[in-house]
Amino acid sequence: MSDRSRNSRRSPPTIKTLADLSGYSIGTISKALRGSPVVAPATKEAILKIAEEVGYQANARGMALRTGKTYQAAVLMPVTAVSDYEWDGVEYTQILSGLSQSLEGSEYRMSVLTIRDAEDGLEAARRVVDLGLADGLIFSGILQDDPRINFLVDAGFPFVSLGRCRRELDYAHVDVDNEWASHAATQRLISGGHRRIALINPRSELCYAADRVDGFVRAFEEAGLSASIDLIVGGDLSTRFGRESALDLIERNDPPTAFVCVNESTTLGVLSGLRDAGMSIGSDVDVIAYDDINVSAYFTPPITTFYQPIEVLGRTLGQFLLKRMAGEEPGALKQVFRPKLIARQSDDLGKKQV
Amino acid sequence: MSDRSRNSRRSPPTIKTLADLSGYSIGTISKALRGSPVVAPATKEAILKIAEEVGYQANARGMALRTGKTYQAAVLMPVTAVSDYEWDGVEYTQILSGLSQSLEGSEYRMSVLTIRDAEDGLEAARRVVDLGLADGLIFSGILQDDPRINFLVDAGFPFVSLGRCRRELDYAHVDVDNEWASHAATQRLISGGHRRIALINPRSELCYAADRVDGFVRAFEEAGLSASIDLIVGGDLSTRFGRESALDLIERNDPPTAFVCVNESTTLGVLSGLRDAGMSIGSDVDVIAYDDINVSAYFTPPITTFYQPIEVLGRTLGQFLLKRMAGEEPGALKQVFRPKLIARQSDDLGKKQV
DNA sequence: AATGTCAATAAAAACGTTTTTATTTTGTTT
DNA sequence: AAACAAAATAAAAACGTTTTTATTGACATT
Repeated sequence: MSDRSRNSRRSPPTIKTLADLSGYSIGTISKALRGSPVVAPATKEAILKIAEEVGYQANARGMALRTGKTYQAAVLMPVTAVSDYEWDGVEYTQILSGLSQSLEGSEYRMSVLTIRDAEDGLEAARRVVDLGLADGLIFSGILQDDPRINFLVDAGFPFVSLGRCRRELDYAHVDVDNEWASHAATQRLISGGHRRIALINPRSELCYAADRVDGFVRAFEEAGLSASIDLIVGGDLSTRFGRESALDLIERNDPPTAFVCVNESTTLGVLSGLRDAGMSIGSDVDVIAYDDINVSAYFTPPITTFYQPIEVLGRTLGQFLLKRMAGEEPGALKQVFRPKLIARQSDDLGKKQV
Repeated sequence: MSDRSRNSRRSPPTIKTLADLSGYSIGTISKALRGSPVVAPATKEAILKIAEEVGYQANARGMALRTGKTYQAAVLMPVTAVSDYEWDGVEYTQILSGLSQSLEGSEYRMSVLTIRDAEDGLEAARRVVDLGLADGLIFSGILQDDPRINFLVDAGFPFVSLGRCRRELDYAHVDVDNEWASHAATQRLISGGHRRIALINPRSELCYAADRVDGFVRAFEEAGLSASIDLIVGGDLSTRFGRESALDLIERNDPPTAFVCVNESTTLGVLSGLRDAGMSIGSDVDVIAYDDINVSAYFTPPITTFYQPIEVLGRTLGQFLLKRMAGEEPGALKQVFRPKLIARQSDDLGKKQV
């Protein structure tokens, strides 16, 4: 009974091993393991027992070749186009974390492809589909007319986007209600007496940039005022951009008295700029930011934010993707989250509000 | 000549397709594509031409099954153990970004496994090795005696760690010279007249926590002073931890007059705490932080930091891993980076220093 | 002219599955 | 008791590669 006599000690057990051990054929083993109803209950039980004993784990490569599936969910992660390693507040870690939570129980693993922009993302998506690199796709940074969504809908490939495009297409997505949040923030400032409000926005191709503009304008319209659209700026989401925008805006003829920022990194920049311009936030200027990682509480001064934990979005993305990969139609796989207002001392509007 | 006459239009070309088209056998095709020297130059050329024409791309699953390789590099990404979605400043996005840059030209892709801690990471590492989920592994958050390193060295599995353990083992790694940076920061503050210096550290099991303590103590010793080791605190890297530590320390009998922080998120918390305690940073207290994503410049006040772009670490990790996966010994694959001092107004020590 | 060597290629086997098709066994019906 | 159906399992084929082994033909050697 040498070490390699029965089945070699070194290499992990395969279906073949189980067949030898149990006396059943490999086909029957496979069916038993997959829980096929054609195999007799007693047989299935015996096979599962042996599999358990020898610690059998299906070989992913064998399965992949046979089924054509990869058991991988791919994520397109934008590598920050911002130079000099500036913080741009895009917390992909949280997305990945939430996603992996949803994938945990399943047989799917997570692979990450880095992309530079949506166009580059289209390339990546094509590779994923053509080469079968993954069974499903997750991505964000959706444009108003997004090439990836167009391509994937057309190809019938399972995906869930973080964000919506403006075309009337049926696809699974998760999003933040940016129009609503922008409206709410702007309204807050308007009812606090502000008339000249700046909107620090992402690049205008991004769909949610437009959503925020919509909400911003609507708030003015509802108050019977004309919106300060000349104070809308768009750019990368870096702290530097926030700072430079603030410094620029404050120099203008009819400068803003309040700011609505897109996220925490730009907010930090705006605060830095206002401070250096000698403004005191909260008296001279109000800032309302969208909050990503709950850090605004520690700014100087603490900032009123609309808070939406990204991890929750990530979890939902994962749940939806699993369903899509299981063949479910996108119809019901759509969810838009409303961030929660967290009022802090950066504005004094709380008491005047409902 | 129907649509599916020659080779079905729909499914991508395989080696078989090329064999039919070229008249050579599939074995020869395979060798030609891999650049084997046994195939005649003219033959190889002809085959490559056809492959190019039909847009042949090797099927990863077929290769994987046959070779046992996955062409995947796995990354163990810690999912923040910090509750309530606090920022902990662990910029894994940057690591992934740098890593993917290095992997770009290669045939390797990147897969991400989330883990809760080093022990959980050991589980993941076992899965990767036993199930052949990847051909190489990257991870960080190294403990003084790290179970993952022990296991992988023993298993002879290719990996590169971000950080070093304290055991004398031969393994590829990339690290920041934390002892040096901590020493330099502490020395700066000492020569600025500070004697009671706080050290905001990560959890003490982490190896680099010990490194920082070492450098901290050495700076005091070299100045002939006794180190303020009672002012060393360790915890998660959240902003909240920084804030609470600062508030706690400042209340003590013999409070610190300066802070050395582990990263930007804790620094932000320390600043927040000090502000609320009524201290003015730069006059009452100095803060020196290690900088991860270059955001300290925008704090109130701007903070002096030791700056090391994480993306560069990620790139190096990738380069080393490729070499390890190609069979290279770990001997030469070790690099320790010294972060760069960026003096800002949070301390007034610049002029007194060399 | 028979033999051996080498280069080039073909053929076959293998990787570990799943799925389709074939075979055996058992039980039921007439 | 023969014929058939159903259930259970076995056998074979297939997925797309790489690698090992076999075959062919050309050429050099004796």
